[in-house]
This record gives sequence, structure tokens and C-alpha cells, in this order.
Amino acid sequence: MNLIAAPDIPEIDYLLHEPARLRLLAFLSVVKRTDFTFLLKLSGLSRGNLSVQMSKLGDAKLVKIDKTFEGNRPRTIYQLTARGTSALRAYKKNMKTILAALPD
Amino acid sequence: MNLIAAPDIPEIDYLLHEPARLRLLAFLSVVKRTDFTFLLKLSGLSRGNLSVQMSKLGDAKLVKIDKTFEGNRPRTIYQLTARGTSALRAYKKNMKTILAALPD
DNA sequence: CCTATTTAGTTTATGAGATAAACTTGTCTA
DNA sequence: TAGACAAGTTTATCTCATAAACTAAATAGG
Repeated sequence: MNLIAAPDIPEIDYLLHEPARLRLLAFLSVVKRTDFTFLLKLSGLSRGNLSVQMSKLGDAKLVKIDKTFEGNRPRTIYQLTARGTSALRAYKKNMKTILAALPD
Repeated sequence: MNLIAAPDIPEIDYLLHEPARLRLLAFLSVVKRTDFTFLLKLSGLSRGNLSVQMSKLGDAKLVKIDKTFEGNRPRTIYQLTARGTSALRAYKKNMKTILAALPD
């Protein structure tokens, strides 16, 4: 029995809901393709934290991770996947629905 | 040095960002004044979890908590405070700004 | 009566997860 | 050939969401 008469409250995806990751995904949705160092400066996260968060996004296949070498230095390149794009779209849609239920 | 050219990304309030609490606040913004048992049924949270979350909202003065007796039974009444209302409004505003930066 | 169940919560324990600190591997420079 | 720097990863810690256990009182059954 559901006492809520209001339209369904959508589920929110915790992987996207975490602000640090949401920002990273938002960056990626704009720049399409970037590397660790750029995201590091842009996000203000620590290197460790950034690494962990990007790995999570990679594990979930929201981001594609390519480890390459620039000269002799390692360079990790990130790119939003199709799945990442649609997850982001879904999150936006759901969150908008939830926000719409809040008073102005 | 801030590399982000985009308009400022607002801070989000983690106390409101947690979906369970956001829903509770949303309910309160509609019903204005309600008790533990009602929120329990409405939210689907466990009694323990509900108690903890409402206490946090109470500690932050977003919700006013009144412990009364109905006959001989305890009855706890919750009510959104002015601070709670404006926190909710600010959250909505900030979150909308963030969502606006995401692709459709 | 007395013991069992229900009500209305609170307190404690646990498990996940965000973040920072420490470590690794290799490069460049003086 | 140290000593600093780069680019990450791994480990440790600390917070926090949630469930489980507990409390206290009321009511119901036999």
C-alpha cells in the first residue's frame, strides 16, 4: 500500500548523485575527452580522490579510460561513454521531477 | 586560479542532498505538520532510520520537533521551520543550476 | 493477574563510501 | 647521483546511512 498520492518519485542513481562525480561527468559531457591532469585542476579534488572516483565511473562503464604514454610519461585519457551520456540524461530527468515536487 | 569559465557551480548542501531526507522535507513542505507514524508509513524507512534522520534535521533546525502525549502514548510532531523552508528553496535553486549545465 | 504483543521511539552496530595520506614508478635536472 | 617533480594507485581513516537491538509503556488474552 502506497500512501503517496503524488506521481511516482523516481529513483535516483547514487553513482551520479554524488556531487564530485556529477561535476566530473558534467565536465566530460562538455569537453568529451580529457586527461587526468586537466580534471585534477578543474575539479579541485586530490589526486587520490580523483583516481578513485574516475575508477568507479570506469567500472560502471560510464567513462572509458585509456592509459597511454605521452613521450615517456603516463597519460590517462577519459571519455564519456554512450552509457554515461544516457545515465546523465536519466539523472537529470529524474532529479528535475523530484525538484518539481519541491516548493519554490 | 579557477579554470572553469562556466558560471559558478553552486555548493550543494549534503544534509538536503541525501534522498531520504530530501523526501522527508518535501513531505513536510506539503503537510506542514505531521507525526512520526505518518512519516513512517509515507517514507517506507525503518523506525530507527527515520528517527535518526529527523533528529539530524532537528539538530540543524530545519525541522521543529515537539514531543507530546496523545492520551498516554507518546506522539512526536514535526514541522518545517522557516530555516527549513529556505534551505529547501536554496537547494532547489542550486540544484536546478547544476542540472541546467547538464546536456539534455 | 501475569505474560505476550503492540506502539513509539532511541541507541548502538555495521557496512559502504568519500577523502586524504602514503606509496609506487619513473623522469628530469643540477 | 641525489633530489625534486609527475602521474597515478593503493591503503587508511573517518563520516554517515541504515538496520538491528534495545527501552519503556500500554493494551490484550487466558
